[in-house]
Amino acid sequence: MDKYYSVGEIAKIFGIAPSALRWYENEGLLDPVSRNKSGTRVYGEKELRRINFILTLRNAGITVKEIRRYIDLFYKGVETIPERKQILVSQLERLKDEAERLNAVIVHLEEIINTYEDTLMKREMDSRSKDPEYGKRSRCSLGSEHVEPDVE
Amino acid sequence: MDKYYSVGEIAKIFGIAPSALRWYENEGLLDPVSRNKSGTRVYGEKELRRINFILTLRNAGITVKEIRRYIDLFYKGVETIPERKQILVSQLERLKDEAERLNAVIVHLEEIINTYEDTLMKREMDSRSKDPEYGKRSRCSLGSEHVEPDVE
DNA sequence: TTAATATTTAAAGTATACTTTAAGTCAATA
DNA sequence: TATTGACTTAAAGTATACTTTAAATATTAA
Repeated sequence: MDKYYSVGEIAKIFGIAPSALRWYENEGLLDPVSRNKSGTRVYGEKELRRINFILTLRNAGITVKEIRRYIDLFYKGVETIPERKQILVSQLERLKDEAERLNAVIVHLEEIINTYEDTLMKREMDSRSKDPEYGKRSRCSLGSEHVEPDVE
Repeated sequence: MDKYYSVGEIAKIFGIAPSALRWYENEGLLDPVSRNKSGTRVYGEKELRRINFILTLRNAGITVKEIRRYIDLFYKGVETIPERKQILVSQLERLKDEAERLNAVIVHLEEIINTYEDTLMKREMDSRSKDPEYGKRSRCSLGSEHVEPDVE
């Protein structure tokens, strides 16, 4: 009924390295994976789901340490559901903060890039200037190039 | 006219460690800072602006290595403006990608958290059940708890 | 039989951006 | 004078999440 997979197959399915899968197991994110008679790991549907869940949390920026904590809580039973949920909620808040910060940084960087656009345009116009050294001189010092008004 | 600062003062102004400032200098992000007769560093307005610029780029996720590259280009003159701009534009693209990814992750995490909400609600209702062991049993295995439809 | 391929382990290595440590100098204060 | 606090240096340490290495075993194909 169930399909079984080697680490190489699992690695391909999820696009990660076999060594990462062994490492997750070592770190207690995966229960010890059963072996065939020659000692190589055999992954089943249960492992597929678990790995998928691990990668979902990793993708959400949750650390391996916190995932281990989550899994330890899981094995303690349903009374740990609120704490497990809290791990996810905390990370959600961090992600939202980070998303806001990112958006502000994007706007800021766009502004800086626009001043570059201005400088390039000026050069374009200045290239018709009669001074042969014009445009070879630095027009401003690095750092004042994009002065922040809130330095102090 | 100009004000001068010690590394401790600069560190406080920008909210970073003095050691970080020395390290930036070591890494070539800051030109060698001038010293007073007893050998301690003296920072002026030029350094303030440069440090501010460095921290702006760091905040935008640009690596120290790339900032050094940027600064090296700056000293090569105005003909490096397009390449300097490209460094910023590339990072902007990366940031936009990351922002999109973040938003998707946020939605995903919210979904997962909502299934928790459901579980907690169910427990609330089930607590009136007559089975005294009810609610102490695990209701699902970790990993299938939040199954992803796109496992394979 | 030989060779290639995949697996196993434990341990060491990698990258980044700093921080910490240790040992010493200097100027001002008690 | 002695102590305090801030500074100096080079070098080593830290955290995270893996990856790489080395040496060995097992399976499969030629």
